[in-house]
Amino acid sequence: MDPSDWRIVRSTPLLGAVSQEIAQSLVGNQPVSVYRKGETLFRQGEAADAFFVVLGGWIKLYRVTPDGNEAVVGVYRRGETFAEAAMFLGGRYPVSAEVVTDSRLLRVDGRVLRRRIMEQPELALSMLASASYHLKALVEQIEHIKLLSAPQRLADFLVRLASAREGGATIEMPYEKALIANRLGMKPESLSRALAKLRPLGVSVDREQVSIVDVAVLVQFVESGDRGEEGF
Amino acid sequence: MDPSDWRIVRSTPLLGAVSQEIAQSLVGNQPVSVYRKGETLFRQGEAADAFFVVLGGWIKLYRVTPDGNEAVVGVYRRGETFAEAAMFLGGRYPVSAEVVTDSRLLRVDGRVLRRRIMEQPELALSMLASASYHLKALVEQIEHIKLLSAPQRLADFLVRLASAREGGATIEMPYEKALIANRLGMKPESLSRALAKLRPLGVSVDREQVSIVDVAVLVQFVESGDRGEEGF
DNA sequence: CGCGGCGTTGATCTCTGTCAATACTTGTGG
DNA sequence: CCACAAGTATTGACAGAGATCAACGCCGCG
Repeated sequence: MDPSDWRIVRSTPLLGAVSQEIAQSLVGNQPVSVYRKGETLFRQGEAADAFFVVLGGWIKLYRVTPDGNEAVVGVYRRGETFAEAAMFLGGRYPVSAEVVTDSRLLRVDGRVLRRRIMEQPELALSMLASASYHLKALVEQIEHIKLLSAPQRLADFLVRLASAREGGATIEMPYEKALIANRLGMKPESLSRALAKLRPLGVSVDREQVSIVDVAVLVQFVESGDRGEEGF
Repeated sequence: MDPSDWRIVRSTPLLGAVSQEIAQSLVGNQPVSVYRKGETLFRQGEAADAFFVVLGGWIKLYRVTPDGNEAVVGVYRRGETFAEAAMFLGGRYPVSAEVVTDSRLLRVDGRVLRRRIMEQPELALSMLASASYHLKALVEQIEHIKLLSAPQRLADFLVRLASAREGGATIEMPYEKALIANRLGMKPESLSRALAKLRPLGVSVDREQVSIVDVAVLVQFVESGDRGEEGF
């Protein structure tokens, strides 16, 4: 783990809020693991004995139903942690995790973590903050699926990627369209059509590159209850 | 708080796993609060200074959009706790809470809780388990909205109420249909129709009473990908 | 060059939301 | 005790969003 990796670690809500020593003792001498696209980190129902810090790449968490369909419930990237809380729920992962682009991860052992929590209650507060963060993300996702149309969910997704609320932006689709579609609760075909519907709002696509004339227009589109009939 | 209330408190994942003294110190001398249907406990964005234990009645947690629509993200009942984790995320509730039937609650102060966590790491582990539990519930909800049809979601809801996986059951709709519908991500009209579609599968409704001939049939219906065209 | 994966586009169908009309339930006041 | 009003649930007709099925274009790769 080089200094820039360490900076990423310290930028996470979980490992950034605790003291240098605690963070060091949890991840300090862990080797960085490199995974290739398609690899499975763990499956739902397996014993949860570790959580992960993403140093680079993208990881998806998903659930599979008895008949084989899958629902993506989260996609994580550099600077995020996942599966921290799973270790406390009967010790089983409630979801499966798969690497969707070549990735670099830190794997943090659960037993060490538990021991540290008993010794250092401040770490528990960080863990709780982290769990709250995930809780909030899930709540927002439910809100979006229930109340927003497919084009609105896509617009919201783009706004978040642009990490700005106004002005122009050019962003790159971070992973496959099929995965974005699932993450947003729609089919790939619907994603294409949603993208087409955003064109009148100043969104143009060329391969992976998406240009947005004015992000504020998209923000407005997401927040207005209407379905954008006056935009062209 | 009488002995039966205390039994409920000790049946929660959060306060049941810690020592008698810790539980006692958190909720022991709290008065039981009584709320009437329609009262608001807190609104999203407010400072989160307490969490709640439900002794009786039903509470809904929901998000409201700028244009006034609401999405219910959870409904809690006797023996459940809610909003425990909110106090650790910038100290703001990410949702609003409203009493949907007359209820009896315990309100646990956040400052006391934080102090106890620092003193008693085992409490921290219980908090984390509790947060994990909520996390899992939300993940399942997302899975259901994304992958199941309205009748399937209703069937799943009924199965959970019946708290059995096979045999017959008679259950009572716990709160208004409109709330059930929102909770399941549909409109009240769709709920009526979903109920009608379950009739061939052995579900009959009379007022609040729902009778199920064989719960296993509903379980099967939820788990099969198909939309139930062979059920009568 | 041909193949395979991925994305787009088109035609069609199904489900759910919307709007409106109609019971049913409950509470109120004459 | 009954008439009436208000809130709640059901039913019907219709429209729209998104899924499905199928065809095609694009691009990278052997």
